[in-house]
Amino acid sequence: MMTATSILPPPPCLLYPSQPPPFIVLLTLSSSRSVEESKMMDGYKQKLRKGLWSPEEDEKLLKHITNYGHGCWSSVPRQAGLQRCGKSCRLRWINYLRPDLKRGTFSQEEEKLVIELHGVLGNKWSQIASQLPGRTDNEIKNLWNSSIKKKLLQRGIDPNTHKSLSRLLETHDSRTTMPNARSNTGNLDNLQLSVPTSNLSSDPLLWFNNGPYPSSELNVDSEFDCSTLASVLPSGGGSTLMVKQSGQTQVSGGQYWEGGSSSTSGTSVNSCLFESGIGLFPWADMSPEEEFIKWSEFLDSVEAGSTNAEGSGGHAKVETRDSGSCQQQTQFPYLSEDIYSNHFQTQL
DNA sequence: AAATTCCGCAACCGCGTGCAC
DNA sequence: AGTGCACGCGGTTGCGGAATT
Repeated sequence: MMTATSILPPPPCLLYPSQPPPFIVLLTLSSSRSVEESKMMDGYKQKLRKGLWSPEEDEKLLKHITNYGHGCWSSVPRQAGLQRCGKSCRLRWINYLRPDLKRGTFSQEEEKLVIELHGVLGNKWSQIASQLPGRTDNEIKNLWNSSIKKKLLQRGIDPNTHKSLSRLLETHDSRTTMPNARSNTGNLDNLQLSVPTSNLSSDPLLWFNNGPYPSSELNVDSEFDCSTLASVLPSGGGSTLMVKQSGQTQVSGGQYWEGGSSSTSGTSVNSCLFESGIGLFPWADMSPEEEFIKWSEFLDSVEAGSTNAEGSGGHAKVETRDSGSCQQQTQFPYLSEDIYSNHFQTQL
């Protein structure tokens, strides 16, 4: 006789605690029911279990559905001899007992797909799950809330909109002007600094999050417009920031960021400027460089396959100039939600 | 080693939708 | 058209192990 536990992967210890908590709910039926109706129920008062499922319950449910299918979920618990509500049985089947479930940790590819699909579909977990065989909406939702969300935030990406946050600075003063997340136009005209630029470190790397950074200085997100960066850079002393945007070199010397040309869709010109090149944003256990390589492989492939030159993005690169020489450190396509949005809209 | 905090995950809850009557 | 029921979905909760203090 096949049991639930014999055909399933070893369950997390969470699932079957040594002392399953038999949280019993006393369901009192409405007094307006007729006696006949009441008799049709299994007793006038029915005890319904809640909480974690025991192996025995799993086995009963699995056996019942294997033999008869689930049919009407509300009748499943009675037919299967379970003291659960139909809803609970349905959930248990969908999220755990279904034989086609993959389980286990999500692969990089799966995570990537979830992010991309979320960018298109939003919190439509069931629709996202339908694109990932063997994964449930609950599983994906949990992954999103516990892991992916944080990773995106670390990278300065708003997990809700998939656009750059670029909220500028937090100061000690709660009166600080806090612009909302920048729209995806790269326009930071309305941003204002409430800290005198003279207070800023001459090292712009210290301004960005994932500290340690001087708390009195800027705490901004990874995506940050070059022009704004230039405008707030302390002048004089040591290196000078050179902003090269849309092919226009302005200054030379010091550190030098270059933004590739933007798409007509308004994708942020300077996305990723501070991601890969500087490497402040770790992704799981993988180094930013490693992660970026994988991430960019997908974007590259999409970009290459795109027949639409507009919106296909460009490249951003981080270079350092040292004593007149110009060394390119990194070159990478900037992250564009437009790319994968377009891609998946055509796929779906 | 004990206490506390953090975090992942399974399960519950409430709401919206579709359908039958 | 109104009502009730079943189902499915997304948000939230709470448990328990892991990590930290």
